[in-house]
Amino acid sequence: MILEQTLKQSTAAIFKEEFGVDIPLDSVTINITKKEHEGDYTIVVFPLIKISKKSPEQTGELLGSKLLEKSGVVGKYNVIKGFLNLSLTDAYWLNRLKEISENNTYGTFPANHKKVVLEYCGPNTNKPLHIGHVRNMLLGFSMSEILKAAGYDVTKVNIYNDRGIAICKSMLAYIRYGNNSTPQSTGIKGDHFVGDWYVKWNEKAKEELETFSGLTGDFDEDQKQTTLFKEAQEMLLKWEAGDAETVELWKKMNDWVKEGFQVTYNVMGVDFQKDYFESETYLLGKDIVEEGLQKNIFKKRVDGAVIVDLTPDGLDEKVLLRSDGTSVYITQDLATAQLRHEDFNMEKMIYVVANEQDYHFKVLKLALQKLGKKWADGIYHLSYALVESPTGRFKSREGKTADADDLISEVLRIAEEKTKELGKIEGFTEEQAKELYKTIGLGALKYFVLRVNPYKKIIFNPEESIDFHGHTGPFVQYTHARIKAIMRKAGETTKGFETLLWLSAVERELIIHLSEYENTVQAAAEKYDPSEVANYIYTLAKLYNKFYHELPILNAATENEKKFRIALSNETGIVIKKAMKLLGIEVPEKM
RNA sequence: GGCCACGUAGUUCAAUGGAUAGAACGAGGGUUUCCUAAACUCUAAAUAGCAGUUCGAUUCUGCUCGCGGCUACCA
Repeated sequence: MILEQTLKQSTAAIFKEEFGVDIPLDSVTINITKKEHEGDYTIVVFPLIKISKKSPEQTGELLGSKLLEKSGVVGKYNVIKGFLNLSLTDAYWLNRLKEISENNTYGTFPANHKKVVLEYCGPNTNKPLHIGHVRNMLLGFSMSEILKAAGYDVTKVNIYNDRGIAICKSMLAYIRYGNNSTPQSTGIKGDHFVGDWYVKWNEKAKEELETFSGLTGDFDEDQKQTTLFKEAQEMLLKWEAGDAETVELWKKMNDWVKEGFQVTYNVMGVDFQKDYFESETYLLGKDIVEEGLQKNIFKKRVDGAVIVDLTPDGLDEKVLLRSDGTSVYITQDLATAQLRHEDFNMEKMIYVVANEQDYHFKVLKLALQKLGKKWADGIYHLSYALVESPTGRFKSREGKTADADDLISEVLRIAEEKTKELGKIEGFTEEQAKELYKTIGLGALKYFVLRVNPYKKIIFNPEESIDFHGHTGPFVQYTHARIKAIMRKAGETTKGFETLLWLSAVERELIIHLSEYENTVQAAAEKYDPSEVANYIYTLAKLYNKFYHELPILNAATENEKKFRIALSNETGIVIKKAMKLLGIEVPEKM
C-alpha cells in the first residue's frame, strides 16, 4: 500500500538526515503488528542497526520519535526489543475508510492493456469431468477474475482432447452394445453416456483377458493383446484416414459429450471465449519442427526422429516428431501455442494444468524459446497438485466419489439439508430457496478447493462432507448476509460520518484489513494464487463478526458513531462481495 | 537409480528470514431478555530428523527418513 511506501521513505529520509547514509527501501521491513502488541505497523529495526551503530532499542526509539514528529500520520509508538510498533492516528484510519468507500473501483486496477490467454479445463471427450477438473476449473476461472481485476485483458480458452484411442474405445463399445440409444433416449447426461461406453469397453476387455494366459497383470500392457484393442486401433486409423462413417459417429459422440460438459460449466459458472480441439491441431506443428531443423536448433536422430537436446538446460533429449513422421503430444502443443500467438498476440499465456505435466511445460517453453520466439517468455504453467482421497490418488475406477457432477449434487443436497435444519428459508419462494442452496453449496465447494495453495495437494475425504462452519465459504456468505440485514434496516438516511471519533481495537483492525485489499489482489495476480484472496476474505469476515458481536451498530451511542459503523459494515460487505467474486463465488442477501 | 514437489496440533489448512508458529474442524467449558448462534468466547494440542548460514530459520543450504509425481517415438 501507499502508506507502507511512505513509511519506508520517511525512514530512509530520517536515516539520511541522522547518519548521512542512503538506505535501500527494501532494507526497511514493515509488517502488520502482531495482535499481542500495541500498534498497527511494525518496522523491524535489526537490519538498520548496522548503520545507526546503536542498539536495536535505541535505534527504534530514535526512528519512532522522528516518525512521530514528521510523518503526520503516526500517533504513537513503542519499542520492544528490535521492533518499532507504530500506531497511526484514528483520523488517518477514518479518512482511509472514507477514501475507500468513495472509490467505486476499489480493488480494481486500471487497464494495463496487456493481453493474457488463459487455458484451463482441458477435458478428454471420452469421459465425464472429475474432481481434478473441478480444481482446474475453479483455479482457472478465479485466476481470470483476479487478473482482470489487476488490469489485464484476459481471454479464457479451453482445449479438448477429442481424438485418440480412448474415444475410439467408447465408439467401439457403443457400436457393439449401444443399439442406437442416445442421451435423449436414455435420459443420461451426454458426457456420462459416452463415459459409460468407455467403461463398458474396459469391462469387455477384461472379460476377454480372462481367456488369455501369460499376462503381465498390468492392464495397460495386457489390453493390447485383446481384439477389442486391435479393433479400437483400426478405428483410430480409419478416423485419421477420414473414413466418413467413423468421423460421423465420432462427431455425434463428441457433441453429446460437449453438451454434457456445457451443463456442468453452467452450474459451475465457468466459461470460455474460444475452444481449441486437438483433432484440429494434432497434424499441425510439423512446420515448427521443420523451422527448428532449418535453424539447426532441433536435430534429426539417425533413426529419423526429430529431437531437441535440452541436456544443457538440465533436462533430457526430447522427441518432437516420431521417426515415422507423425506427431507426438508436444508437437501439437508447439503448434497450438503458435496458433494462439497468431490468434491473440498475447503477452502472457497461462496453462492451468496439473503438476504431472511440469516437465512437459518446461520442455514446451524451452523449445519455443530456443526457436527465438520471444512471446514464449510469457508462457506460465499454473501447476496444481492433484486432489487425493485419504487412501491416495482418485482412480477413475473408484467411480462416483470423484465425479464432478456427483460432487456438485452432493454439496447442493447438503446445503439444502442444513439450510432447512436451521430454518433459514422462511419467506423464501421455492425458486429463491433453490437458488440459495446452489449459492451456499457451490460456495462451500469452491471455497474448500480455492483456499488451498495450488501447489499443495488437497486431501478430500468423500466420506466426510464438506464443512459449512468455520473457515468455509458459507461462513463468509453468512457474514455478508448479516451485513445486508444491517443495511436493510439502516436505510438511506445515514450516509457519511464525521471523522472525529475514537476507534476501538476491532474497528481499527477492520479498517486496516479493508485497506489491505488492493495488496491482496495484486499479490494474488503476481503469484497466480487465488488462495491469497480466499485467506484474505476469511480474516475479513472473522474480524467483522467480532466487531458485530462486540459493538452495537444500529444502536450505537451517538448518531455519528452509528453512521460510521454502518459505513464500515457497508464497505466490509462490498469488499467481501468483490473478493468472493474473484473466486467465482456468489454471496446471498439473506441466509 | 536420476529429476521435481511436498512433510506444521488428532484432522484440514496459514505464516515477504523476524516477536510467544496462526486458524478451522474435532475435544472440553462459556455466551441468546442484545442489529441473523452457519456467530462470538475460553482451554488443551504441532514445525519429520540431523547439521550448516544468520543477530534471528517453519521459511535459505546440505544430508537422512516419509509420501507423491515425472523419468514414452502415451496424452
